[in-house]
Amino acid sequence: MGRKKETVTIYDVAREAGVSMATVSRVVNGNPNVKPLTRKKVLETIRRMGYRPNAVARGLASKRTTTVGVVIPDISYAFFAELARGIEDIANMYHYNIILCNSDLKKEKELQLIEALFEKQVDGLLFLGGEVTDEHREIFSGSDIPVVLAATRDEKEKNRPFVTIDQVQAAKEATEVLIREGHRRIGLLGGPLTDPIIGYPRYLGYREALLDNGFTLEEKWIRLGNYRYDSGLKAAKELLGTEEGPTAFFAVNDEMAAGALHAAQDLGKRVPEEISVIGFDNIPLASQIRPLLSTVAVPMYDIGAVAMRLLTKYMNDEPIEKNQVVLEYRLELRDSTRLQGELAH
Amino acid sequence: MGRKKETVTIYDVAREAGVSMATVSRVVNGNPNVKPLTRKKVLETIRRMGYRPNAVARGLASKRTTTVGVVIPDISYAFFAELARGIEDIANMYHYNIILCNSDLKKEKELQLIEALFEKQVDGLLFLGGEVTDEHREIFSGSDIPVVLAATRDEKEKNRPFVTIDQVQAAKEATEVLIREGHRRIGLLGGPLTDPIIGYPRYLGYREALLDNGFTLEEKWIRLGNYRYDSGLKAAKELLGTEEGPTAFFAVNDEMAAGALHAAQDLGKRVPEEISVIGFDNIPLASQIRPLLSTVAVPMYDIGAVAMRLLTKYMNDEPIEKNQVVLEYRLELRDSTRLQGELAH
DNA sequence: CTGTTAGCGCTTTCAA
DNA sequence: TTGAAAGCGCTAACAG
Repeated sequence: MGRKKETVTIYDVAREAGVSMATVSRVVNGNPNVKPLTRKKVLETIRRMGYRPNAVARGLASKRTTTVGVVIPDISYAFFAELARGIEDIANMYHYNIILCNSDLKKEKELQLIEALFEKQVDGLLFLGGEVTDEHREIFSGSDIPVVLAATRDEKEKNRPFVTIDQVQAAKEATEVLIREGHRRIGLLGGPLTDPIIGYPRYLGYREALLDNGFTLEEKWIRLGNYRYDSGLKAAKELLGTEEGPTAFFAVNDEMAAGALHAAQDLGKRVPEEISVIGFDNIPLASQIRPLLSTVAVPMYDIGAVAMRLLTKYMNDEPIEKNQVVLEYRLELRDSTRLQGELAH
Repeated sequence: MGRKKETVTIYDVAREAGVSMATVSRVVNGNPNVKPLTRKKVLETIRRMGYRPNAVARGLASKRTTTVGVVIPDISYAFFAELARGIEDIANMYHYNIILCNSDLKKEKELQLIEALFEKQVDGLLFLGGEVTDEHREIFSGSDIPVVLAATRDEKEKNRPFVTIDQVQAAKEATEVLIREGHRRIGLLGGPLTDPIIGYPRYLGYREALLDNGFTLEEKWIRLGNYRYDSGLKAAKELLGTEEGPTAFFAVNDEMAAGALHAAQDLGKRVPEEISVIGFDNIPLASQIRPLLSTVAVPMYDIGAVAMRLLTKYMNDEPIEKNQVVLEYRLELRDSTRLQGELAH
């Protein structure tokens, strides 16, 4: 009593069943080269002895662990949680498990995590959001483990596989919705411009929309936040309180957009009659507030799923026709803009 | 070119540094019994050769993988995402990685996942939400791997470690808020009564509140949903449309509560003047809608963190003073009830 | 269809 | 403080 359970190994099963380890290994791995009767016998003693294959030993011998590493900024963000779900579903479908790591977008942590994942001999790595620096590239290229980027891309190493959407174009189109509505004073609720994944490209799209349509970029209508609801709320309140405040907001994500929407309401302005708001991502929150938030619908689940599927191809040496995929987005115009309906991209 | 990168092993390092494998192993593992000069020399050649320890081999030899399995219903639910964050943070702090698996609360999938995790030789397992059946117990007890439950408990096996809150009591108190406001017709937006973790206990709390306060349980004011916003919205609309509809709702989670709140608003009823709503969990959504949602604040992050910490104690054979912990919750009364302020439990 | 035999890369006594 | 050697449990040729 109290002592460790005896672990039964493939060798024990072999002895009991009166066959060799190799044969047991074959039936465990579904190798067809086993006489049905032998298979039956082995299966029976496996069941009887409660044998459970040791995946670590298998991993060492076969050099495949059937687990993939996933480095993600923060699983508690709806956006990434949904992405992770897409990843895990496909991983599961192909019999992989995922080791999930939150990086908080900190470079040092990312590097350390990637290193740890490589030590654990993951068969592949999915790297989400966060800038790919030379140090990342160095680790990536120092090993044969396939790496695919999801919801981001490497601006420098041009052939690194990725799955994402066209952030700039989407941001531009979202801003243009506001322009088409007749707004002339359009505020930006942005993220850090140092964020090459969200903050910067979506800012670029906003900028392009204004300039292409004959507007000038007004610093005073731009506020950079941290993607959270509160930062959108606060920034919008400030802007709305100024003399010549914006009459519409493009927020680079839905949380901040929701904050802006409520800021307007809290100040007694009606949305969308007086103030229009458009967000980005289409997380559940967008359809859980009133008025319903107009937004750019990003296929979050699909980004994760497609990226994972691509990774499986690398891991199994399947032919790869396209290793960089740009998924489509939609403009989902609900009730926080006067323009409404679903606009195909 | 194109051929596999040569993997450098501990043996290569030993040869190059002119020491034995054992010595290299010692410095890699921080064993103090190494002469400083030797350590320096080894470290140097490790760096020079780009040696990366193989955690799989280490795992096989040492029988510790420093990874723990996490079986969770659905990471895309805000509630579980937040819990997962708590888990991962603490895991990371103790140098463990987590293998994250979504079970969708399906028993068969749970069992298969647990089995796979055990095969992968995880050092411990965190099992979240979902009923613990005899089949679960059989797998759990068939191995020495420590298992702790989070956000749930085992009603039958009385000494299985867990970390959760008192669901029944919390639900009761939430319902009593509505009673104290003077409501006599209180609707329940519940989950499946077959869910022993959320649906059933929170229903029990609602029931107790009514009966203890001299009310009768009215079937017609009870609607069972699937925890999602839409199901709360739909159920509340139906109830509000009936002759003698409820004037207040207790929803067993915030998403459904938000749905109810909007249902009331969509029907032109004011919250909380005409209709009160109280939710459960305190996910971010609760403070991202108007009016702000009153709710039971569940320490989601802490449940995950404490459960993981408890698990580390098991994995490291630390003394355990308390292996079943019931965390405190708070009533966070915001603007969807007339009673307001933060009520300590 | 089945068995034999090397490892996989590392930890861990046990001696020295 | 260091080294030698025996595994950890399994896969993968190879031989038959």
